[in-house]
Amino acid sequence: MSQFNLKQYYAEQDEHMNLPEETVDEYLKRTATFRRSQSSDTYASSSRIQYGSFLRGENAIPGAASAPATTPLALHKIIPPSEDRGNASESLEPAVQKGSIRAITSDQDEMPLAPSSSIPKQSDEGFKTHEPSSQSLEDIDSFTIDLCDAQISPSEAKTGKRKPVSSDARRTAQKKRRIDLADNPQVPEAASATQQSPISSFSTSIIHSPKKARPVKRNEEGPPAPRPVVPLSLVPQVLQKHTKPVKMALELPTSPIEDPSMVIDDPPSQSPTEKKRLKGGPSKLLVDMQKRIAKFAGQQTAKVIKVGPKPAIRKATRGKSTALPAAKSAVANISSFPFPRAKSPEFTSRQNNLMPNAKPTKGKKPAVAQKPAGRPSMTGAECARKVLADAASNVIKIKKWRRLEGTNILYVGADATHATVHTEGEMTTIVRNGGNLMPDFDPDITTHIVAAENDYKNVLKATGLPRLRDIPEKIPIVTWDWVEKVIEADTTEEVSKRMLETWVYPSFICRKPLITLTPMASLKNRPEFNRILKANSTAIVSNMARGPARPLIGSSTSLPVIGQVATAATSALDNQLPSTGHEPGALLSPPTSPVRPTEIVKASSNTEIGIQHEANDPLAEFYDQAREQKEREEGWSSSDGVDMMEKPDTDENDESEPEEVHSLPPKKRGWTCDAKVPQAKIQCPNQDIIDKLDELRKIHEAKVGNEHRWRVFALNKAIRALRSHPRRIKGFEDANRIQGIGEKTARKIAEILETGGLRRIAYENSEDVQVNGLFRGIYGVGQTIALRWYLAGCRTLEDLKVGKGGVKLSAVQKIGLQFYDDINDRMPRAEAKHIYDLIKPIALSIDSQLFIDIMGSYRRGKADCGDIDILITRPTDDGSTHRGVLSQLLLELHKVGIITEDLALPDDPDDLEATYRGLCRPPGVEGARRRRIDILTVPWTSKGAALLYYTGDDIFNRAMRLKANYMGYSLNQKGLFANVVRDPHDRRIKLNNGQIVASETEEEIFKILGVPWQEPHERVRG
DNA sequence: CGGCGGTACTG
DNA sequence: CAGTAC
DNA sequence: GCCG
Repeated sequence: MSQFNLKQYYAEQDEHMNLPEETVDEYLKRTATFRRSQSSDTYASSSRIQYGSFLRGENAIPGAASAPATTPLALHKIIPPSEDRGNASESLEPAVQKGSIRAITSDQDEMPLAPSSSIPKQSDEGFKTHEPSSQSLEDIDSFTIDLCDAQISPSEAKTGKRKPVSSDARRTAQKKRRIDLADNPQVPEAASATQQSPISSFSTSIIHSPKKARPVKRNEEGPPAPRPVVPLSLVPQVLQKHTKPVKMALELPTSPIEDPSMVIDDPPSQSPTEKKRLKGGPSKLLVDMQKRIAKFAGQQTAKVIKVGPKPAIRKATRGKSTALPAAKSAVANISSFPFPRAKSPEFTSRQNNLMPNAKPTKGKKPAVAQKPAGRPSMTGAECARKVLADAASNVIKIKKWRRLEGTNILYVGADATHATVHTEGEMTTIVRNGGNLMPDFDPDITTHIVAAENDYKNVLKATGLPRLRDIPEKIPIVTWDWVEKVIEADTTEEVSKRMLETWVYPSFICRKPLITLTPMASLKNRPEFNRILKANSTAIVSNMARGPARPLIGSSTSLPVIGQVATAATSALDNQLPSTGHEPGALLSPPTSPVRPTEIVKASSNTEIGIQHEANDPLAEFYDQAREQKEREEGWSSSDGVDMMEKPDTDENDESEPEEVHSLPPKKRGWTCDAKVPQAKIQCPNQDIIDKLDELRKIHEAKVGNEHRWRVFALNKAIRALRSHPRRIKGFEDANRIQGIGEKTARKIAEILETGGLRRIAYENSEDVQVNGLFRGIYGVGQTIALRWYLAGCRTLEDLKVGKGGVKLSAVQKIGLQFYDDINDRMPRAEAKHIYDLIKPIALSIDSQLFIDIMGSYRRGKADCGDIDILITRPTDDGSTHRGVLSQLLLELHKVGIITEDLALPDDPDDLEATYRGLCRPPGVEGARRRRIDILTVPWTSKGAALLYYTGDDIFNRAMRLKANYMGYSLNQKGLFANVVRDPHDRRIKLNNGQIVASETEEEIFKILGVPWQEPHERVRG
């Protein structure tokens, strides 16, 4: 692919970016010293949760100083916090790091805010030079455009209106807006509002910080008495951190939000009605409930039957916009899932000798053949054929000493679709040394795969397999270094030895230890190999004994595996058809779907050692894809922080790597490092890159608009990929090779590598980003609202409270603001249990037949829970249902003070299926914090599906759904359905809901899907 | 070039 | 219908 | 912004 040239890249950018006056050369010089010496922790990323602590002034906002210290824009805003920092680290260290929003307002006059002046100006200039054809221009512009839109009219920025517009039209619209802006450079609201912003508001909000301490007492009836403001620094640090709520009685009020002197609880500043609503409490609920009950009273009978029609109607009216995409994507996945290890008979039958008869027929493997035909240049396979043909026709001369004789090498070039000269060169080298090139992958014949380090992407492309794991372990995947070592050897002994040392040059570190165990059959009959093998085997074995066995590939699923082997599980898959007796696949799987259950069985059983993993975990097939999908979501659900899993720490000792193997992170990938928040960071060799990308991600995250949304999506994916990349990325090519990292991101990575930073991050004013993140921490506030408030001049939570700039909060947002920290923090498991134990008897007292259970992360056994999910249903065998129970329960819970605020009431509380969201706390515990609680009811018939669904985890759910889809079912929180008929024109559209097959119990669903039963705590895949 | 999950509640 | 949460 |  294209070489990366930083200077050129900058030059391009300069045309469009209104960068500080500095030439590229100057910039490069300036950043030259920057390099990697810039420790990554300076740029530690901040999650949204941390804004809370930022508010508290507890810790610096990591990432606040996203700009390199040299960037004029951001830097001079940063003022080291002084006395108000409750942190133990009183030293002034990284002033930049400690920078905070607070400082921003102090300097407003000379530091115009992004939207008010600098950006509009920039975009104005951008417009003059704007050419739609310039990709990079578009990138840069998009940073500013949305902001401009929003400034002019936030409502105009609504994405929905733009969506249908063609991109050309959109550009025109953008231009127009920019013209408007240029003509009329008004940003009145924001500017003036900003000016009004008193400096003090920042410091106040920092000084009083939630969670630092709590009101001495919260009186439920009537407003609490005002409390004195206590500077944060006076609050003992100990109390600030791991204080359990129950023990908090004596803590001081510090939260500006919870501080009674603040607006929300402050009687004078709020209208009585408003206040009443905020206080929540039974009266309001009662009114609401009664209203709703009344509203639905007459419809209940009709409602019961609504099951199918409701969604259908929605879909019909909404058209494609909502409901559809998911279904389609599932379908797409099915049809594009390459059939594992499909064979081309031609290759299977061929012997593993040279094949100078060249030009095998076009019989590509299905997966490869599926790719769009008619590529201009040579594919890897074609290139291989050409080289083979050249060898056959003596264009390439084969050396006398064929050091690679006996090997069948699948060479994977950097680009599977366009073989480069380089590729051809190396292929030629292989052939010249007597190696046999495999144009196509055949698991039975191929002895080696040569691929660049971690070039996951192309290896999968070349093999046509869905996952690395599908490549039999007996086939080592090595880097080119291996080939070189072998062909450089100058004795037969040496050749043989090096030939076996494939583990020294692994392309994928995770496969390494297993590789040499089963030397390629084709080599076994060469005596020298046997000799050496014997000599080596002890070493290998002992080596392996010292090191923990690694999971095969990517999938980090080494959780306790539940019985059953492939055959059993998959036969279940074959035989346990729904009780309806239909064969769902026949009806449902798209005609294009190459995957049938039986084929899966065959596929996995014809590998010798491999797949063992899968054998034990029938869902293994689906995890990777499920994970993929999850990544997509991360773009939306703003970083929930690391969902640390308390999982079996499988690797106790790691000191065992042989030294030749490049110094690699001894850990297996992923989770181990995620588990411990404090020390985790430094593990990843590319952490600095990740941090930078993460900053960029946050910038995008803070902006409104679809483009940003998808960039966030992509960046998330890239970051994830990077995180599990075991080695240091060396450059553009290196990066671009990784699945999920494309041209653009690779360029950015290259820039980071070369300069230590990203100009874009430095350039973007981060204030809006910071504030945006802060605001989005409020329950009920998303990007749009956050931006709107920002543009109204709000910068702190306190600004919001006083309604600065005329902002108005919805009832839910007020609650979200009031309990900012409570809602954002997780609770200890014990607290969830405590609350649940209070609720359960109350529910049972309403109806002793109720089934009630707690789901979510609690049910999975996590040590801390973000919220409490309670499921309620009731068996119907006695002719009665749980109808009405929810209303009653809620009233009751309000009455006893467990539920304190409502966030969302069910549409129809007496529907058998209803959802309630609110806040709760253990009553009578002083200083107890509010916790998020969701209570949902489902019809008895959906119990299993609901449990399954709401227990998760995400990845596990997706895997289940995926498998269900493969089998022709459809699984959702309501049940497992068969015979779903889809619109032939648009398979996303379900024409009916199918027949419910199972859902009363989880076991049932597991069974039908052929998944061995797993306890909730075993369903942790993330 | 089109896709990127699907749904319910709020205002 | 847009915005948000799960 | 990446992928098929």
